Amino acid sequence: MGKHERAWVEATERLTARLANGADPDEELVEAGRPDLAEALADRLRSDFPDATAVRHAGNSYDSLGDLIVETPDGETFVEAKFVASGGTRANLGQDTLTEFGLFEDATAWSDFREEIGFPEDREALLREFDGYPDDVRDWSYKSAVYDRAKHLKNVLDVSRGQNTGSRADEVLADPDATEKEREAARIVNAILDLDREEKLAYFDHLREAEQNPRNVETFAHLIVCGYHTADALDEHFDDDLEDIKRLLETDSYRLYEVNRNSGAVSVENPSELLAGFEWEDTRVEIPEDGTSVSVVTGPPGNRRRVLNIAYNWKNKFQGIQTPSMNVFVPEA
DNA sequence: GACTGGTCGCTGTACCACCT
DNA sequence: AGGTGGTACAGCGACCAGTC
Repeated sequence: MGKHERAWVEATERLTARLANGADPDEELVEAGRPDLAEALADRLRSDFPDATAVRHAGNSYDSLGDLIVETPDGETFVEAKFVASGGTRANLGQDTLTEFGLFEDATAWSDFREEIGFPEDREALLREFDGYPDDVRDWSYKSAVYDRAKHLKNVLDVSRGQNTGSRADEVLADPDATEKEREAARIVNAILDLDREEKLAYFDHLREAEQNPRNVETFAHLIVCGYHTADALDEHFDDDLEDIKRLLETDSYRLYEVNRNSGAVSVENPSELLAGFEWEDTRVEIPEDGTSVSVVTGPPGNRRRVLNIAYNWKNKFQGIQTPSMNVFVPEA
């Protein structure tokens, strides 16, 4: 997955730039990408920016907003292109972003919290309960000792691509023909998933007790919605005066273009207009009693609105194993 | 050179509201 | 009650920079 999906997306982005410039489509890009989607987006850009002088692919540099840059005599518009089947993730953030950027005062970072409650030791104990790991799993002195063993458990369970590991474990446990080895793997996987969920709920209890910094919550929401997704991009602006940031976002000319992968339909959003639609009053992070995601909400009691949902989860392998991360979603209006 | 943590853009699916 | 369309969000592998 991963790299493979990115490759066609990038080819489609590059193709869009070529087509929007009126250049001949590059055969390699046509092969690698989705020319139909590139054409739909290029057509839309040409009609939205009739006086465009050029469309550039922003490349993979993370210091630029968006994927494509439309040049007009008045300046540049940064275009974030998303080729989506449905919904869509707005951003992925590092696991400790909310505490690092001071949305909470004196709260423990997620990574530190896990250490403090002994999550790694509990997880190791569970992984050790399985007999019969292959000889090449690494020694416990390596962090990847965990990844190797988790990978092996997934192999034993025969989890298919895209399949939820937990549901596969349940399937195995419900299958009368499953071997004792498979059952053992399923039991351990489920125990780790439970442990991880407990750990997240405990962390949310901790966050709920912490004071919040409304200015930082509001700043965070503005920058994320307007395309400043990476730690570096956030860093660059975070300490500026909030009113300056709002002015920056209004003048940024950042647009989000979504191309539906099935229909080729193109829709466009101006994120700074979305933000201008909220009453920025009593802005805070709302932390549910049960659930693994938090929300940024704003507005007076009669008109509370969700600005962002932020899910705490782990990438790679399954929950609790490899790469803790936060996924950000902008709820539909 | 091996390993790690952080970050990237994106997918799959359970669930829910709505319709018949 | 069953079907369906949309959404929330849990989850994916790859890449890369930093460290030792």
